[in-house]
Amino acid sequence: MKYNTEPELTEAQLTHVSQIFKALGDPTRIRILHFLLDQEYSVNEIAEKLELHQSTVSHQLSTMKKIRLVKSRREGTTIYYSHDDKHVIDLLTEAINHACHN
Amino acid sequence: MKYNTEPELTEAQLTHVSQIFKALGDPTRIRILHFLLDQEYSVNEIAEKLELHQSTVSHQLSTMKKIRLVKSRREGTTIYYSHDDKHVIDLLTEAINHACHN
DNA sequence: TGCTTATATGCGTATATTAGCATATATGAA
DNA sequence: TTCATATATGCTAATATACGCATATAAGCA
Repeated sequence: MKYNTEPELTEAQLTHVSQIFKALGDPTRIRILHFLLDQEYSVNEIAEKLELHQSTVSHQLSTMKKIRLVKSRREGTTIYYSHDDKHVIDLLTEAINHACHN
Repeated sequence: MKYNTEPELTEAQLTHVSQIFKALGDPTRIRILHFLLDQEYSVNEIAEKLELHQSTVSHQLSTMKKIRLVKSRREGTTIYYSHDDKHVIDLLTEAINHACHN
């Protein structure tokens, strides 16, 4: 029996890759990330524009920040979020583009 | 307030993209898809090589077949699976490559 | 200090997911 | 038909997830 000659996936790779895809596997998080494509927004701006509750947005941003998909910066009482992983953004836009001509 | 000028995501795109990423967001499915990168394998071959139960493999293949990530072909009592979405394979390999030099 | 605004977070609930066991189904051979 | 092999699937328990409410925290201002 002839087996796959691809290099085996290491535990670390497997964990990392599945973590990223899992994060992208939720419509709310996709909407948020997609909204942050070109510029940063505050939590409230995101919530208003995407018609989501503030706590929902905050929870999801927290989830994405843990795995460094987004980063934040404070300005007074306002916190601005932006994406923090260009490669993940590329994966997302590629998937969206592909979903377009289907 | 200046907003994102990206085209809005349609419901259909959002559903499709999140479905794909959700499917990729599980270590077991990633291992199976990665194993199927270059050639087809039977359910048992996958189970043996990846040290998974037959039913686990079958369940996950079924999940992936529903959304056309894999396809199957019968030969006697044996069913061979292979990947069925080149673009998803590209997304996966890109993610893995990126996870390598991290 | 007290008040307001912006954000974060603990908790509970509803729902989804994973995977294993047991069993059903399908094919082929005797 | 009976048996063996390969695969699929119904059911279940354990676990994870999403998200909303209520509340905590943090910063700025009067």
